Amino acid sequence: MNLKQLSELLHLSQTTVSRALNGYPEVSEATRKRVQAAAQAHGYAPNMRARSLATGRAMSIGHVIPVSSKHEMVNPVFADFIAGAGETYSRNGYDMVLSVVSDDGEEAAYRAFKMKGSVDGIIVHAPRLGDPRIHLLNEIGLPFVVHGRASDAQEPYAWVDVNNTHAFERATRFLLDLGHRRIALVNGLETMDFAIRRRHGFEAALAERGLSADLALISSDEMTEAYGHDTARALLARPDPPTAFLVSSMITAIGVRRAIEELGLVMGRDVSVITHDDELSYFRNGGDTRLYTATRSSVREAGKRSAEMLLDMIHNQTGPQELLLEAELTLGQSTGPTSKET
Amino acid sequence: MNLKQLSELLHLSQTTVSRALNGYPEVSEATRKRVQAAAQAHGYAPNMRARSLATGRAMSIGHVIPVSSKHEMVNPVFADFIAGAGETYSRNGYDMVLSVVSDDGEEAAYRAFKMKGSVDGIIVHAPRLGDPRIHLLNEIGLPFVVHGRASDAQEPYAWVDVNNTHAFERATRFLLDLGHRRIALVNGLETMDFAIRRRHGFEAALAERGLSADLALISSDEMTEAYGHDTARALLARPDPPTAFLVSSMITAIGVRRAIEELGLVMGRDVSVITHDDELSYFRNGGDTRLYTATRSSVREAGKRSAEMLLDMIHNQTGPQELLLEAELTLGQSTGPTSKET
DNA sequence: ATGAAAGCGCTAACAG
DNA sequence: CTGTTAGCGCTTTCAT
Repeated sequence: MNLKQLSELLHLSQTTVSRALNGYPEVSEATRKRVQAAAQAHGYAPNMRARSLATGRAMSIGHVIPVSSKHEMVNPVFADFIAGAGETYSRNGYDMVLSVVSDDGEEAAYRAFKMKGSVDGIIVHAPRLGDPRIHLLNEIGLPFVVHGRASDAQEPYAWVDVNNTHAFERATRFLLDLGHRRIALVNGLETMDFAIRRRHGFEAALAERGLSADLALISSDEMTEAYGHDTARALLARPDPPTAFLVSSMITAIGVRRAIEELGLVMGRDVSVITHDDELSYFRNGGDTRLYTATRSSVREAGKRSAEMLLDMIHNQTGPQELLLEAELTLGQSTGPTSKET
Repeated sequence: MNLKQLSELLHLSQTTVSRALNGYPEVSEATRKRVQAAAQAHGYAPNMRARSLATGRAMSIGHVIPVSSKHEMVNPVFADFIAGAGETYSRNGYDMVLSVVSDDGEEAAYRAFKMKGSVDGIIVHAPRLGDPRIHLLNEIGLPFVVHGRASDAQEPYAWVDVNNTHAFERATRFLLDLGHRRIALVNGLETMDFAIRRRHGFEAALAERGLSADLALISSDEMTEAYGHDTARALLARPDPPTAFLVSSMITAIGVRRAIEELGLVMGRDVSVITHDDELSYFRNGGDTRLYTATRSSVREAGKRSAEMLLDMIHNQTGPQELLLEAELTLGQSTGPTSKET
């Protein structure tokens, strides 16, 4: 059923039917009711392709997902973000278009989005330091929101980010309060913006107490499980091993934990592990192991807010906005009730 | 830059330019070269909306992601599937459209896809027993491929599935070979088709040895971590606790493992855990703990094959096809090199 | 308050 | 080989 058929059925012009359905004021309430009823009855819905062509609005938002062999971008974090954003899109009648491309095809993917006219805006994921994409998108002229930040960007851009600095500062402070003095930071690749911020937070908390970070205890790499395992093994073999690990990713923390187990050490007694990106209490243990979570719900919230910001930019032609969200943390004893620190 | 402008620039008709770009044979190689060069130079790409409207092909595939408060459909498995499918789409010039909807909005989402004309086909996720969606989609008349099966479906439909029965049969056999006799099956909700198949595989392996499943050791629920933890705690508190757990989900297995730790038991000595949906050796331990993985790469492969099948159906008007993939398993000692059993 | 007609950018008969 | 002419289904002036 299309507009023409519907209008013939009603003995009205396409124009009137269109206006009635789209809430234009100049149509009489009587006909509007009649039209709406008929549309409902016949299951009519406007063809989005045609509407897009006529209006110039694509009614969809693009996400580019780079997926390489080494770098596992398609991770749980991303899934949560998508869930948050997706709901916002649905509610506003937008579609979400995913473009999964290999590393090198990323720029082409953004350009394609523009040229093909298939999206009204774009969400940029996992910004790096000096990320070329923000310049690219400004040049392309498609509204976009970055999930995260590129600290050294030369031009203004819209972003939504979780306060990584603060989150890691608090986590470190928490470990210090427990008496830990040798804390290892198992960080993500420091080409990623968030990793740098996390390190800053870590260092800031130490500095606060007059301590300085032991470089030997700081590592940074692609956040795989093997990386966590090997790093922890190496650190625990030192004459002065760390008594606590602050780990940037859930997956990596699993590796750290495996290493600890392999050495016959007891989590929470011999060594503590705190991780980010984790709501599922993956690391809850017996004893006094502490847990720390910057929750998946935070990521989902970020997705929602990013989507809202982008739609706002598109609808109101507003300039770049910025939004810093505080991570929802949980710090405390795992055996007892956990304390929400917000 | 659009077709008209480009054609005027070249002093050719839109038709010729279109034909040249789309590889129609009736255009001379000379003009084709000229056109392609110009298109390249001016960064011309056809507007997909217009093309879709003209051809009737949307050049995109829809995925409906139901996301409820209780049921965490947006899981790692899904992310891997998307990665596999997405690459296939990209390579064929298709877009992937995600529709994130709340539980009850699922049917409406499928109908909307059809009516809005925004997709050429649909991938159906997480089929349940007696899933109403396969009938719905047949009625709607949009090509679709189901990832998984709905065993009791009354009508033919296309599907791609991993051989869950066989996978769990092998895993169970493996545990039996190790001498285990009291094996717990911590299964997913048995409204889900795959969960039923897994149980069948489990039971078949037991039957093979003249054993029958102890109903007290079989559980089935939403695959959360808490479910795994609570179930394991309860089972291990029995006078005759299981010596091994076969767990349907990575997340749930984390809970099982936590329970084991809480009781001061040693993984691999006192009790073994084997899980599905896991490639990251989450459960690799010291000692002789066994590990079993139906890998994430299998899921990704399923995504790829589903996409290929769907595109084939769309292009060649072929009827429903069926494809059963064997899961890539890894069974063995975790300390030594793991043996790939394929 | 309603309708006629033009046009969004492209493809696809149908001519030559 | 190339061009002319209709649409695809919808929105949007411009009339009435």
